[in-house]
Formats: sequence, structure tokens, C-alpha cells
Amino acid sequence: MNDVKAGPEEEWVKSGEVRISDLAAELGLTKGTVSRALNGYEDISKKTRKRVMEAATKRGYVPTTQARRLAMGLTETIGLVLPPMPSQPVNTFISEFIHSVSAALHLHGYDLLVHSANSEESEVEPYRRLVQSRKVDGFIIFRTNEKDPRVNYLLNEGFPFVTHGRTARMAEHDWFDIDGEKAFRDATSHLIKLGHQRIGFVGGGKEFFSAQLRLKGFRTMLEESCLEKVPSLEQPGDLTGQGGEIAAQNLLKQTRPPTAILCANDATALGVMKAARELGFNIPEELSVIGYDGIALGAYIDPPLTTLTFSIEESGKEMVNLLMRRLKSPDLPVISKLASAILKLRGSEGPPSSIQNKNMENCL
Amino acid sequence: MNDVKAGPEEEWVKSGEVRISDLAAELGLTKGTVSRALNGYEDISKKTRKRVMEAATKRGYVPTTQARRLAMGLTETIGLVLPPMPSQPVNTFISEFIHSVSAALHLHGYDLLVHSANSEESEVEPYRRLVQSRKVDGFIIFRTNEKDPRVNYLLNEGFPFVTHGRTARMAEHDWFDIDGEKAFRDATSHLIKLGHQRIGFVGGGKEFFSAQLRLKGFRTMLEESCLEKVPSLEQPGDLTGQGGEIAAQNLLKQTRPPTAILCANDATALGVMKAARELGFNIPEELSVIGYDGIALGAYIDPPLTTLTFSIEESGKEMVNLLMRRLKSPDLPVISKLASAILKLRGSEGPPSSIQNKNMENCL
DNA sequence: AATCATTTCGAAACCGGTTTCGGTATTGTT
DNA sequence: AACAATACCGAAACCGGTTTCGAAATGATT
Repeated sequence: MNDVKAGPEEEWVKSGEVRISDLAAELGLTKGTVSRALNGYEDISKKTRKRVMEAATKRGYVPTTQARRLAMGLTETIGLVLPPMPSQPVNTFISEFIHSVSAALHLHGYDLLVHSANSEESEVEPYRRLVQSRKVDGFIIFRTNEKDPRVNYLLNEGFPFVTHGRTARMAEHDWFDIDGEKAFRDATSHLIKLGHQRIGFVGGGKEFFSAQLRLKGFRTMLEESCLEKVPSLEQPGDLTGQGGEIAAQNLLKQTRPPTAILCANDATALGVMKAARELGFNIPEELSVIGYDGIALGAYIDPPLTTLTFSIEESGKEMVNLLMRRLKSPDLPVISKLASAILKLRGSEGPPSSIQNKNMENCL
Repeated sequence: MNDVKAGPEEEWVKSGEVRISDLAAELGLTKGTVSRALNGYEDISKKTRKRVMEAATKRGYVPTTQARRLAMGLTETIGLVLPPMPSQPVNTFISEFIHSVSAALHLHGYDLLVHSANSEESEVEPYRRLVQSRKVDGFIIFRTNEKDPRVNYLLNEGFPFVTHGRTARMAEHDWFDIDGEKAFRDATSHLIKLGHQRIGFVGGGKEFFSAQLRLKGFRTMLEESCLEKVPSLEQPGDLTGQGGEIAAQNLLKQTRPPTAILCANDATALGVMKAARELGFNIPEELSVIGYDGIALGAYIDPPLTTLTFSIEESGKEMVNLLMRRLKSPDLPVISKLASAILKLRGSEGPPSSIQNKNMENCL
């Protein structure tokens, strides 16, 4: 019954004011004992444990996070570094991803620290800072490059992390990814079955591993279907709408333009559609377009954009699971998980206007 | 030169391994002295300060954040709680906002803790938890309601925060907002100048203060222009595409449909455009549509969506400034900042097909 | 009843910093 | 040269928890 603080009785109602030493003094115990009682140690009698618990809830005791973490030598925090924002952000992926990662982390008692990279400094600098100041226990990395400096740094440092996307060193770290190769095989196959024979592809930057894999899926399916690979039908892009416009112009101004265009993402597809409209191509009658990402906005445009979609929520959850496993037992072998995208038909694709009905069932 | 740790010389290369006590021992000083030297106290001689600094950089010493924060009694962290995700997020606001807030906080040495609210529990629960566990020093709140439980809780608790958006208690807390009323006056005025006389409005939920203010701006300008207020032309919405579709159907199936529709946000506008297409209205010839938010994708649809836009980056910066000011001097009077949106003409509006050329210059 | 095993808790070290206080050593003054 | 003032640094408390260790109290065993 020592005075917690000079003041009226209601003082204790205010949250965040009672410390473990207050509880201990009030109960006539030491703070060590109170701590163990609260944390379920076996060497506390049922009776005193009950006393402690009741006092704790009554007084609204919540341990001070900073102190707990310092004592336990962990931060219970995961870092997520946002890449520099594109001038025209087109995708809601990031916010959905943050949302799901944060929710999943919360189930494990972890917090999410979001840091933004400014474009002037090196890509790994934010990671280095967070590691050195010991602000996080691990990282969630997304939008990996094939040769990823962030991955190199963290591997070298022996610091836990999981990537969304594969890298050249994927055998050395946990990762989660969408099977973009299969996705684009599926989409290509779908177009071929519709009767398309000249299919264009607008890719992403060479640095994005995922974009490369999507291209690979496209090529693979062309080959399996005995369609010749036409280099001029493969256009580079940059995963933006503008890039899509330019690429579409390159494709559609050719003497024999493609009857369908596959795009490495939805932003690109929107640019392609815009350019196609301006060049007088009707979609989907004269040109089929398929994107990748499943952005919700795609359902509202005319025609609605057919796209490859996947669950961002699942991505977040799975990545958190991988990371938690790694934090608990750092020496387990690396594992990975590949999820698949599904083709969401919405209307921007259809059979080509003039179906040249070659027999394509057997290749030779 | 006592052994820092048994091991080879390279041990110190690994980051995050050297503590202040290591430095102190190496220099023959106490850790208190080292700390003061590093933090610019005046009672340290130039010579030893230099010695300490050099040793610190040489050994790559970075103070452990948790310990610093515990000792100093602050978290240097700001909390941002994400509202439950809509099933069809169409807006990139959140990710841009997080990005700018995070970057601005970083300039002040603060971190951003992102927490996601799950929809089952009370809206204030995440805030309560973060306050009680002392994980943050303040909050950034966005998407305020007129009567906002979060604001009530934090005001009652005396905990620092800034809102993006006004509330019923805006006189009691710092806030930043976009002048949605003026924005919608401008947009309405623009439509009236184009010759529109029957203008529809699709609002947001009644709980969103901002949506109410936008409606108010719409009504004000109608009144100033001597256009009669037609209740059936004001439709409620929910800030989603679906809500926009339904509202548009209600508007366009009327015997005298509006020639233009103002939407409380871009998602709504997309739904309106979709419904209009399906009902056979050409945009902008037969129906003008204007949205609010300035989403980048609006530029890629057909026709490109005219919208009211504002700088999300500025919003983030300003809010951080307000919050930092509050943290530094808690007793300063509350201040607020109102920024304005600008009308970005992209093509989804134009003069009505049949201009009834009433003289509207003078009201009476 | 003496001995041993268990249960239960207190004492104290520790996590890695910051900050206050006081004591030398040095400088300045006359 | 004696004394006061100042510069500089060490010692120790502190932030608020966790965890180890050992001792006292209790219970079980023979």
C-alpha cells in the first residue's frame, strides 16, 4: 500500500503508469518474482501466481516493451523497406501486402517497422542501418532482382530474412514466390487455344527476375505449341503504363501486328490498351490483351482487363511463416514456397478476328 | 586491450557487435564518459572526444536502439494503424502515404510502426495496445470520422497524434486536411461553366466527415449559381466502385437524368463510368464524370478520368511536421493546416450535348 | 525425528545505454 | 606560492524489465 504517486485514486486508471516494481511493492514481492509469475514460470505457487495476475489486471499492468526487449535481447520487430516510389504508382500491392504482413506478424507478437528508401543512397543502406542499430530481428524483402545487393548484404551478415521473389542465390535463403512462368504458360496457352498465332509480349526490366520468368513461360508455351518465336514480338518494358504504351506502338505499327499481347503486369497492360485505342485497334476483337497482378481497377475499365491474379494476403502470411520459422531455429535448412496465379477472364481477350485455322494439335 | 571476445581479429568487422562498454574498456574510459563524448556534452575535452569519435567510427560502433530508448524514456517511434482493407482496394493512397510519412519521420530520427486493425475488435483496440505497451510516442491517423472513437480515446488519454482529416473535435487536436469543400465547389463550378444544369452527386458514407464536406461544397456552388437543388440527384455511396455503379443506375434511370456526375472519390467514379457504359451513355458527350483522389490509373482508362488531385507526399510531410512539433512541446496550442486540391482535367468531362443556354451570369 | 527432495521465493546480476553528482587535476588570479 | 575557479572525467544510479542462483520453507521418506 505504498503511495504509487501522490494524487487521487483515479490515477491508476490512466494507462501505462504502473511498473512492475509498483506491483511488486504492492504485493510484498520482488519484481523478479512478479515477472516469473506473469510469464508462467513453474517455480511460482498457484496462490501467489493468482494474486499477481489479479493485481496485474486490476491495475492494468502492461510491461514496457522497450525494457522487455532490452532484457531479452530481441526486438520482436520485422523490417520492411519500401523501394523508392515510382512517380505514378499504379498498384495497390504494397498496401495490401503491408496489411497482410502486419496482421500475420501480430499473431506472433511481432511488430512491423516500415522504412522508406530514399533514392540517393545505396539500396542496402537502410538495411545496414536497421541491422546495426539492432532495430529489427529480420526482414521482409520484396521485388527482388536477380542479383540483389540487399540479399547479398544480409546473407553475408547472417541476418534473417525472407524474400518475395527469387534471386540468383535462392538456394541460400528462404523465399516465397508466385509461379510466374507457369502463369504465363497458362495465359499463352489460353490465347493459342483461342486461335492466336502471333502473340506479342511486353516484359519488365531485365533486373527483375520475375519478369524474366514470365518471359520464359511465354516462350516455353510458344515452343510447345510449335509457334515460331518472332523476336520483334518480344518488346522490353519497364512495368509502367508509359512503357506499355511505347511497347504497344512498336508492336502494332509492324506490318504484321500481333493479334494478342501479353503484358508483364497490369500497369503495362493499361498502357498497351491506351496505345491500342489510339491506333484504332478494337479490344478484344482486333487485339487481345492480358495483364498480370489482378488489380481491382481492371474490372472497371472497358473492356475489363483479363489478368493473372494471386492472393496477396496469402503471400504475406506465408512469408511471415517462413520468417518466424527461421527466427525460431536459425539453422534449419532453407525452404521456399511457390504459389500459383490464376487467369481471371474479364473480357479483354477473345478469338482473333481472322482465325487462320492451321492444325495445331500435333506439332509436326 | 582486454579481449573483446575470444576470436580472430576480424570479429569486429561484423556489425552490431561492439558495445559502449567495449569502447570504454579499449580507451581506458568509463562508459559514461564515452556516452557523453559521443553525444556532444560540453564537459569532455576536445582531445578525448576526438579519441572516442575515432575509435567509434573505426570499430563501427552504433548504439543499441532499445537501450538508448529505455534510458531516455522515449520510443522515437510513431504508430500508424491501417484500417481494415476493403475487398477491392483501388487506391494507392495508403502506400504513397506510408512512404512519405516514413521518409519524413526518418529525417527526425523517428521510426514508423505500422499496425493493422483486424475488423473483429474495436477500432480503438490497436491504439490502446500500442499506448499501454509504450511502443510509440504518437500516432498518425487518417480517414477520420466525424465522431471518431480513436480521437476520443487519444484525447482522453492525452496522447499525441495528428489526423489526416477533420473531426467533430478538431478544435482540440492538430490536424491536416484537404479542402474538399473548396475542391467540390471548383469542380461544380467547372461543370456549370461548361453548361451543365443537372448535376448528380455520389457521396460517401455519412460517417466520413470528408465526404460530407465535399457534398457541402457541391451544394454551395449550386446555390451560388442559382441552380435548384434536386434531392434525387444526390445519391449516397460508400466510396467503392460497386457503390458508384448502384448510385449511377439510380441517377441515370431517372426520367431526366443528370448530364454530369460528381463523385466523392475515384473508385466511385469508376463504378459510375462502368454503369454509364452499360446503360449506353457516352462519356463525356452524354455524361460528364469527375472523381476525387487523382489516382494515376485514371489517366489510362477511356476516357481518362478527370479528377481532383492533391499531393500525398505533402500531406505526409505536413502531418509529420505537426506531430514533431507536438512531441517537442506538448503544451503548444493546437494548429491545423488546410491544403487545396486541384482539378486535373483529363477528358471525362465536357459540355453537355444539348446546351440549354439560360443566362446564368446573374442569379435573379 | 533426522534426512533428503521439492517447492517457492528473494537477491542480485544483467541487458546497454544515459545522466547526475562529486572529486581531481588543471588553469587562472593576485 | 597559495587559493579559487574551471575543465574534465569516474562512480554510480537509473530506465524497466528478465533470468540465474541459492537459500529458506515445506513436504516426503525411512
